Amino acid sequence: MPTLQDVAKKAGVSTATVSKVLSNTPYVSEATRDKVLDAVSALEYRPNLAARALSSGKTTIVAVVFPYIYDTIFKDPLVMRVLEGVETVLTAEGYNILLSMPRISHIGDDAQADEHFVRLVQSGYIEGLIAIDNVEAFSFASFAEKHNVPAVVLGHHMGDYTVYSDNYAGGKLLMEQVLAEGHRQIGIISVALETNLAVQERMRGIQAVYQSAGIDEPLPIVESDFSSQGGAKAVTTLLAQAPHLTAIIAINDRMAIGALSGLQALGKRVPDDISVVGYDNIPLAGVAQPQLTTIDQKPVDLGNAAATLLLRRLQGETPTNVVIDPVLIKRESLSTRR
Amino acid sequence: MPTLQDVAKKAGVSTATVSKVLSNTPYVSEATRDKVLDAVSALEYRPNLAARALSSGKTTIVAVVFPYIYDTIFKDPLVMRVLEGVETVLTAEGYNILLSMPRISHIGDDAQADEHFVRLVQSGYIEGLIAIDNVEAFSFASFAEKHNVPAVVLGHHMGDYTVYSDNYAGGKLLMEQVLAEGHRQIGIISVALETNLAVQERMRGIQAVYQSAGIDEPLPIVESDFSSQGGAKAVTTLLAQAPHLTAIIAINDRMAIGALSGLQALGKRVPDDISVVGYDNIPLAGVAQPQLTTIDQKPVDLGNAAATLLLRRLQGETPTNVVIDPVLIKRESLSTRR
DNA sequence: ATATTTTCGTTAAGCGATTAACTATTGGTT
DNA sequence: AACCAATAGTTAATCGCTTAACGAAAATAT
Repeated sequence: MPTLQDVAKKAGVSTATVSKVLSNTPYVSEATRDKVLDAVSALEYRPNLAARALSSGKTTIVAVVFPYIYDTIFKDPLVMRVLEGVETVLTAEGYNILLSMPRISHIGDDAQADEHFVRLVQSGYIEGLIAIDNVEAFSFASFAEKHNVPAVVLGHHMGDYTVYSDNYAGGKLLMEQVLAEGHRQIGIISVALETNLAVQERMRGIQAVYQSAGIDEPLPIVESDFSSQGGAKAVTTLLAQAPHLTAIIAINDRMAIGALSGLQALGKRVPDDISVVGYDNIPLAGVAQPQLTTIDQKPVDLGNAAATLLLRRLQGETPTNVVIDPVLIKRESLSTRR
Repeated sequence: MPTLQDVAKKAGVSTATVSKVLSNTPYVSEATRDKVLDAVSALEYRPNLAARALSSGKTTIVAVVFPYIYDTIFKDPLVMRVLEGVETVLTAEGYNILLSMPRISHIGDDAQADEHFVRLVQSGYIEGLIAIDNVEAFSFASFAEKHNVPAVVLGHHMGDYTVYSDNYAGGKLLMEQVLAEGHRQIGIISVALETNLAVQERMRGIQAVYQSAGIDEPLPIVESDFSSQGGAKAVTTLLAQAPHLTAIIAINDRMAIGALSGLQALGKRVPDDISVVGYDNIPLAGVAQPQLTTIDQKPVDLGNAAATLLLRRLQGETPTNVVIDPVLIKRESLSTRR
């Protein structure tokens, strides 16, 4: 492969001049610029990035980090959409994405990354880092910052440079819509709150709107696990507790879809007998029977925003956090209560 | 950040010695080895990968390439599982994954990658390349090879170093099982064959088994598009053509799931009135109503194999192609015909 | 006409590793 | 005692690029 040297020789100038032409430094005459560019394309020269990185400190590599959790990340379509958003922005600016999935060990209270990740951060290879979607993300980001690698956290509110979805607003949106459709007997399928900040926020939003609606009865809530099986189980418990519900809000789509089959098993028709709404707008939500009314977190926008935020940091700015507003996706599973 | 120099100074040896210790070169005494290692951990030294890359040519970066196709890749759970398999093997060996999604322009007959990809390949940054799952993958791989970057193609049969699923065997498996359950009136929902080598193979397998079963009627086949809507439409056409079918083989799960709702709309119960099988074992297949009998391509194994193949090439071996056998996943949607 | 900028290009010193070539020491053979 | 091989460590060149420092020439100002 040709080097800068080769180009310089061919163009009859010094390597410094070639370098200046390629980096658009001023004070190069049209004539020599052309000579150089001709040589570049004649030789099909491309810069050696390792050399450039060593010499300039700019690697054009950004690490995108999600903690390795066997079952979650790779099956989570949301993560992929986020990645899509990140990728678009970064490659448009000439950056490359290095995928990092640190294995986690919990030491004391804080998450600790594996040696591979530590090496990566301290290797000088990565110019910046985007940590996605998990509580651990925060500690990865702050570890990176500690070693002078600018980082952005995507997914929750901790730390300085973050991008996240407004889950509180999403919760409100959901309950507002259910109320607007005339429902007054509403039940919630949720998960244990400690686990998940996002879910806590959603619940706060839901509760806030319910409270201000002036309904006497307390809101029935059943907690189960994240899966669709969890949703199916929960719906049985919930209806045993409050048989006259006309609408169920599930805290995520997987549980909502579980609820759908749970209700079918109980002989209830959705949405004729009872309405169901979810949260996340996973692909499955659009093809479920009936199609699920839900909240879309705008994952691609989240990814875009995170990448943009990082790029601005890399250019020396100090941008502020970004909050992305979720939107309601109206489909069949929520019907009007006469 | 500390450099080799710093470590050498602290340990009271030359940089060459430090380098030897870190690369496990023989002829270093226990005593100095210990001194060096002590200095390394005292300073928390990690090698600068850019410098190492420049000097040794080894970057520990492998590019994983899938063509950028807005709608396909990021929504394809299979791709993610494959990536999972690739990631596990690669990071276990200390390699990093660089995600590349070249934009494609078709010039003449062959796919051409964008400048970003070309630069990447010629940048010296990547030691090897795994191209995934699309017809274009082949040309990316051969482009890389042309520039001395060892490449592996994952997903079809073209070229020298490839890993792929035996779709012919998968097709056979499916038809064999349907026949074994006693079905004789069988219909196929497929897609236009030109598009997709994998689908062609599946169809060949299906046909081969059907032919040798000695059934007189020709196999009714309807072609539609890949989506679940496509499946729903196809099932109507198919039943209009051949009303007495007892089983339908859809060429992928999305279409199978479309077929499921199409059949429901036609008032047919699955699997009591008619059986349905799919192909791919997407996550949705496990939660569909009824749960779908299908073929699993073992995407994680595919990823593992591709990564392993590449690593062996990087070690100078010349491994042969790998074929992964698909497996049948028996679930509810296929029932026995008495 | 002289002094001062501005423009254009070169020289050469790094960046932080790896590694071939070399020297020095030790130990084993005969 | 002389010779050779194996062991232990050093020196210095090299990878391909960037960039500070410098100098010459051209343009502008005084």
